[in-house]
Amino acid sequence: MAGYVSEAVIKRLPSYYRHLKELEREGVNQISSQDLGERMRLTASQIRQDINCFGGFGRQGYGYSVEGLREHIGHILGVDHLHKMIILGGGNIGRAIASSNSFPNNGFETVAIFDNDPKKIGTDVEGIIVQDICNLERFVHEHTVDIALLAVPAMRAQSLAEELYGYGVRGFWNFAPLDLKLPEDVSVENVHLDESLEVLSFRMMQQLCSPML
Amino acid sequence: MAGYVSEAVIKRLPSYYRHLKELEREGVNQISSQDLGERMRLTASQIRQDINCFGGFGRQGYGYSVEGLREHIGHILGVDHLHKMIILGGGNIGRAIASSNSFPNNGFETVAIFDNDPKKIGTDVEGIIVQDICNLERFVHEHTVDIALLAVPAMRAQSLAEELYGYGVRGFWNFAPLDLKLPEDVSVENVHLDESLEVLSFRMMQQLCSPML
DNA sequence: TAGATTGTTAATCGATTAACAATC
DNA sequence: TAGATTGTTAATCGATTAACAATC
Repeated sequence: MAGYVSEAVIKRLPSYYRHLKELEREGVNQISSQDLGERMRLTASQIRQDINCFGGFGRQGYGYSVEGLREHIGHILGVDHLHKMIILGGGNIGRAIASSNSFPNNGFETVAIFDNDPKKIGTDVEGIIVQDICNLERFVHEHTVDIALLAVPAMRAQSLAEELYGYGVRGFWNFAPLDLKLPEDVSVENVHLDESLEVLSFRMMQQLCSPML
Repeated sequence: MAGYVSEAVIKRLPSYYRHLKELEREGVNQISSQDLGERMRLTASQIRQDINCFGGFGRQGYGYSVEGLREHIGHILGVDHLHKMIILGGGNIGRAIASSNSFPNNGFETVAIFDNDPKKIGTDVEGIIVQDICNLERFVHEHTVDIALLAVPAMRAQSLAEELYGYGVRGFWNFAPLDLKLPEDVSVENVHLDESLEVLSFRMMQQLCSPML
């Protein structure tokens, strides 16, 4: 359906989705690009351009149906699918995501956690028992695994990702501080917390240099 | 020193910093924009443009000193400063960051954790006792607090951020799934994990539609 | 119908890439 | 000096904004 969609648009889609969910919760049925733009701090023009990457969903003289657009963008994002996720690394990040209650409701389900540390193997994270990483190959072959969350040390992430690729996994949510080198047919999304914090630090330095302009 | 720096450049700075640290670890002393570009998957031209936002740090016919450039970018990012951070919310995300061992070595130190849940207050996270949020005002007045990590439910994040702003906090690392509305003189960096996962989901949908192009 | 607001084309703006003189 | 590579200007490309005809 959608042809080429720029990275800039893709990054904005989840924000559209979130704001539309909020509007729905507030009982708003209809919204114009103008009003949605004010809410999201985007121009009305940009909102219309973005939405029209995926086809005409508004009605002239009326605006957009909040529910309709939310459903539509949810479908584009694929959150109406159930994604089965395994977590590699039973450390704090892995546990934090596994026990987050916001993902299971949104199409993402953690089906297993793996670690190689005997201290962690066998422990319980919100009802999921951390397994020995030796079981990884068998598990992936016997179950559907859409996404692998990599929350292992940087040193291990590349080889582990390659191993998972060999087992057929094609979606990687990478929390390790490195750039994975994988074939073209995988989807990777990075969460580099260290880099995020460095950007914050940079912004704070800038504020110091240009106080109250 | 640096004039206007585009958001695109800012977002790349931590990646420069990481790659230069890696090169240093590998014992590389000097690198050209060409070679650094291949490593970072950027064009040599872009690398020279980026670096020259902050002044000439290379030497014609030679390239860049790895150590010198790493130090320089570290300084630009402000990671040679010590940033004192408090964590709001003693849940899994807060605990994961607090117990991460990669931040304390890089100029960021967690000095306190606050929660309003009696079950969490008094528990120990890597030597830091979770405090009652009632103590927040006093703590911030008695200590230096550069950054507040917001790992509380979305509903509480805005009012809590405003409260912290009132106490003088100007740096916010926001993990709550909403856009904070704060005065111009604050620095905010968002980590929206739910949005990151949605982007991954979108990319996976696209791969399905255009297999092996 | 008249008013409002979209979908879409054109204009602008900014970021990336290319080119090359300066210089180590 | 000759070769290499930067710093910087110019050209290209892409994304955002503006404008307006189509239409609900």
